[in-house]
Amino acid sequence: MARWENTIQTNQEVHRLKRDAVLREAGRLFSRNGYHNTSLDEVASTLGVSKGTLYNYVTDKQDILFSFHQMALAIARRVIAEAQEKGENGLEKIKLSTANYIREVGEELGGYGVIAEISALKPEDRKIIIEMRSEIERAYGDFAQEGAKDGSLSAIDPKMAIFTFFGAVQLVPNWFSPEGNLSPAEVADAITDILIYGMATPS
Amino acid sequence: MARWENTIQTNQEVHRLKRDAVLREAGRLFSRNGYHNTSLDEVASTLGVSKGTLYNYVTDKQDILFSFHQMALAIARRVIAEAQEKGENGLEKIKLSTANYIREVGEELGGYGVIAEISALKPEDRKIIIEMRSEIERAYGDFAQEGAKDGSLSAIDPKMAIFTFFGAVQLVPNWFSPEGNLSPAEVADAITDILIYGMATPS
Amino acid sequence: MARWENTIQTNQEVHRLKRDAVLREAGRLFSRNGYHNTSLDEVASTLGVSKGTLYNYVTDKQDILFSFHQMALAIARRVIAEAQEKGENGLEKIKLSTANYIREVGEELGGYGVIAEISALKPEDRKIIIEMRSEIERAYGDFAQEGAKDGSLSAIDPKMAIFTFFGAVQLVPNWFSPEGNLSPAEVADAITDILIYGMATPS
Amino acid sequence: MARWENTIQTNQEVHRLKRDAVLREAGRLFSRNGYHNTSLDEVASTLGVSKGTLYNYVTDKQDILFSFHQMALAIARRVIAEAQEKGENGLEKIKLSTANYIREVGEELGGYGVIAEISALKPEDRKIIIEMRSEIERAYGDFAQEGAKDGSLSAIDPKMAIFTFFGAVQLVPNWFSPEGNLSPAEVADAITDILIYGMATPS
DNA sequence: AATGAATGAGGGTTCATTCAT
DNA sequence: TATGAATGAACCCTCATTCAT
Repeated sequence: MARWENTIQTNQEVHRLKRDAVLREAGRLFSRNGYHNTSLDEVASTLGVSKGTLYNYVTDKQDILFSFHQMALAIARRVIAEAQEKGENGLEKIKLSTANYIREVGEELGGYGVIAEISALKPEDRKIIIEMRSEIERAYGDFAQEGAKDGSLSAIDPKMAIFTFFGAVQLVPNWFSPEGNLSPAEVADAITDILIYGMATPS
Repeated sequence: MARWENTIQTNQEVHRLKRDAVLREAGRLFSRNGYHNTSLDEVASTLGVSKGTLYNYVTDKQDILFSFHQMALAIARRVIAEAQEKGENGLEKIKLSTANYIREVGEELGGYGVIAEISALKPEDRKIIIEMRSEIERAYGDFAQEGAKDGSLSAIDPKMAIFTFFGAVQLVPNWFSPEGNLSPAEVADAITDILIYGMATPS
Repeated sequence: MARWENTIQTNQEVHRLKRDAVLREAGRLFSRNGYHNTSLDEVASTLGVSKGTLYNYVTDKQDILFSFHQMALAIARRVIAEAQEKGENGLEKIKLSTANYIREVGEELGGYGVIAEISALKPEDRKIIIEMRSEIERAYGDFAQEGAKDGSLSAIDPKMAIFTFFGAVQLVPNWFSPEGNLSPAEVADAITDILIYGMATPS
Repeated sequence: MARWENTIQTNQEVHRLKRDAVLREAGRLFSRNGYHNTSLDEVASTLGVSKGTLYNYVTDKQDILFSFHQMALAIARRVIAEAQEKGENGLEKIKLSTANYIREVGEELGGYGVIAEISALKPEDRKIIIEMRSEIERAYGDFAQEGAKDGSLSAIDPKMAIFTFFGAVQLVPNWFSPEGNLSPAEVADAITDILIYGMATPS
């Protein structure tokens, strides 16, 4: 019996649930072993399903990757909007968005490694992702400038601010693997703390 | 005429020089396009050399990757030893080793993306790399503890210290591409600054 | 509602009517895009029917092709028999059978391309088709000989007569596509004219 | 030993010769069994060569098909130009070009079936082929009109003239298989005769 | 009868690696 | 040492066919 049989319930949205199961499992393997070191054979057999079945729920191998990028960027947009609303100054906005992004990606995508590969995407998809990233980078750069003006942030290169936002997530999977003992929320707090306040003691 | 013909001179170490040329070119391509999206065909033709020739200087495709990991870890060991010697407290040691590591990797390896792939390594090689990493992680953790004691660093999880050291490098290639305008030294300073002092203004 | 629901009435021959609908639609697609470039998915969705349903009316994909060959050969047999009866000499018999064959295939099978693929048939089916063809070829060869004797036809190789009969149809779909403006009857006349009287002006 | 080893001679053009060998063998199989019923496995093993080797000489499976179409159209262009020069009236021009086309395709391409499949081509390639065909169709149509004017041809639809030229070839492979006993030259003569003078005796 | 999810064989393609010259 | 043709394993993807509901 295929592994997803346990979890599904009843009706017409079964298809979506199964697609999610495929994505989840693929994402887990991609995160652990890398996109290129994971064959769809492996994904299928882990799910207890035939390889051809995957294609009922997924267009492509790259489609899986693309989905994760889209999900991650959707999260990014949402946390930025929230930060824009609730953050009282530049510092708070960066803090909120960074922490929430890391936490939510960890919780919803089940890992960070999935979105590491960008050169594996189809050119068209890559273009979409890059455009979405640019949009977010701009928003984040604005936070940085705002913080510089209102005095809450030291005058940092906006480019640097960007690396913080996206980059921080890219590094996580190598050090906080699923086998690690920190929850996404804890990871988010720890990273955000360092990025905001640094490692040095306040002088 | 192969690209290396121009630069080499005479003797027996020619072999080593040619191997270096192969590594350098491969590393450049791996950094730009990713390990799996770079074929040895590409490396060979960029060097103006036949594909078979590569195998006179390299045992494997993975051997190339492994070499870079070894080089990066050699750098790490060296900068840590230096920091141990010259750094006056925990803060300084971490600062020195981090900045130097990032700078030297940028200068000597020509990029940071090369060492991103770890799951592509052969199991035996991966074991070696992981062991070397552990050794360095321990040293770095010691710096963190030392800083906590001597008051120069806020009490951070040693695990967090580690992420700083290795992780920071993993994220760089995505944001400071070869087309970027920052030198390795500038990148090193910027990143180190954020990691040490954070983005927030000192209160 | 499936497309065939509109037209059928009540009784037990519903099954045959539905099978015909499947054949007709498949034939149309095979003619337009080729047998191998037409998936049963496509046939099913064009009919507004589930893919599995097709198998209630058809044993195989090849079964569809086979049916068309059978239908075409049934037509051939009939027009030959008619020509045998009504034609007054060899010339007339060839003329009648050729024109009628082309016209009826065009009208009843809805296109000529369907019967292009013969190597896609199962060996057993192919054997049947080839045998039926031989039978018809023989009859057609007889017409040719008869015409040579009665003076109505120039002495042509019977093999050549055969190519006329079957071959002429094979070439049609490429030049008289469904989008073309010639009716099957017009096509039949034009081709028959050329084959019988040639392109040259009578000297 | 791979089958082509027998035939090649010496130097740098070996590559071209081997590519030709691949094309020839593939063409033979495509002609006999159809493009879609021939796997590259089959081509390779018939040549006594590994499947991967084929890709040293051919870009694609479709590349093979495309090559044949290009060769056939090059022949068409050449015979039309020759007919334009040497033919004394419309009749002669059509006669010459038709006969030569059929003969040369038979001799140089080794069969006619190769150029049957057009829907298997990549869209870009198909566009090229269709454009080349149009050019030739126009030239052929001109011959027909010229013949109508100078009185050598009966007034036929130019479209009909076109079907003669290309269509005649499409039908050949099914009736004059390699196992047949007619040479390309004989096939060309026979077909041309019928198309020009028809089957009927001159009245 | 109708459905459509699941299957799995089959085929095209890539590419690291080998080896005879 | 250098070459590059040949290899073959590995992988993605398609699609006719089956079957439980």
